[in-house]
Amino acid sequence: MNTSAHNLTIQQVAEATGLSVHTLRYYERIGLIHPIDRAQNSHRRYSQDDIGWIEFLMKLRATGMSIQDMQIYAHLQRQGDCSLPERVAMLTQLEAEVEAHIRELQEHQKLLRHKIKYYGSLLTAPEREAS
Amino acid sequence: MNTSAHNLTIQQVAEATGLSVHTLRYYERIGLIHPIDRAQNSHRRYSQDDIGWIEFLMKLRATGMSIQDMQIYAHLQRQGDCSLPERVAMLTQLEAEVEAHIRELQEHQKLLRHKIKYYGSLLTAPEREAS
DNA sequence: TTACAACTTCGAGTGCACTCGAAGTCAAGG
DNA sequence: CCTTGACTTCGAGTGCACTCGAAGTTGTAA
Repeated sequence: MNTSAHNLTIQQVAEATGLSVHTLRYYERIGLIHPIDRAQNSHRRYSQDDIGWIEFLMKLRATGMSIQDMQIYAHLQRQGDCSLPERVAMLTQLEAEVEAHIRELQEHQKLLRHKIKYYGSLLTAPEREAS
Repeated sequence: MNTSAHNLTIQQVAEATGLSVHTLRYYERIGLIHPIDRAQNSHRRYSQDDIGWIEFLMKLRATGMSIQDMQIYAHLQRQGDCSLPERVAMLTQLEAEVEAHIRELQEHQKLLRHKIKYYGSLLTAPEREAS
């Protein structure tokens, strides 16, 4: 089973993922993405596996992981199975940070809702102001 | 009732809020904070109300609001009650974004937990690898 | 009186994560 | 043959949100 057919141009990957072609080349340059296979004309050809990896990277970014930590993670990934413990450690750490971040956002959301409600009440029954 | 006693130096506010003195002056410079009252020696003296406002600003930042939007909000606040509708609109918009962000984080958290569990299982019962 | 710390303004510098522009190659279409 | 357009590399530029350093003033303590 060949899960790595090389069929997509950088343009197509940009459209599929929402990253710009600039960002795709940038990610490769800094080692977030392994050197992508090339067609005879030296153009990049992305496999489905490549897309999967890029989408995973985007999720890491969206959780707030820094580019630097993603570089470390990508490097570990390339080491193969022997790096599993470190990767699990990184993901576990990240998961905890995401959990904390969610809780913080929920707190702030409460305040926003409270303020919206209060300000709203001032609008319908006017003439006063405080916090 | 005077809720605006002027008693805190910039240093004390920095310690109380966790912002740096640089950032406090920066926020004032760009209009996020109104011009703080001064002691005779021209040193800033922050009131409890000022602290309250700064803490609110920090919460807006933590939800992801940009400095630019915070400038707009601060400006509206200074207009007084007549700006309430706009402020409610901004807060409502922000609340929706926070809601969406929380959901996104929860999705990514699910994936992280899944990966951690799967990689963990590889560690105890070794020799295989996939997604 | 002299040292020191904390404050002041101002403009410049930093780090991050892109984002872009220049200059060149190459293949297909008219 | 010539144009068009998608690709290539490389280094430089951008925008955001701080962050810092220099140079000066002031108030207290030894």
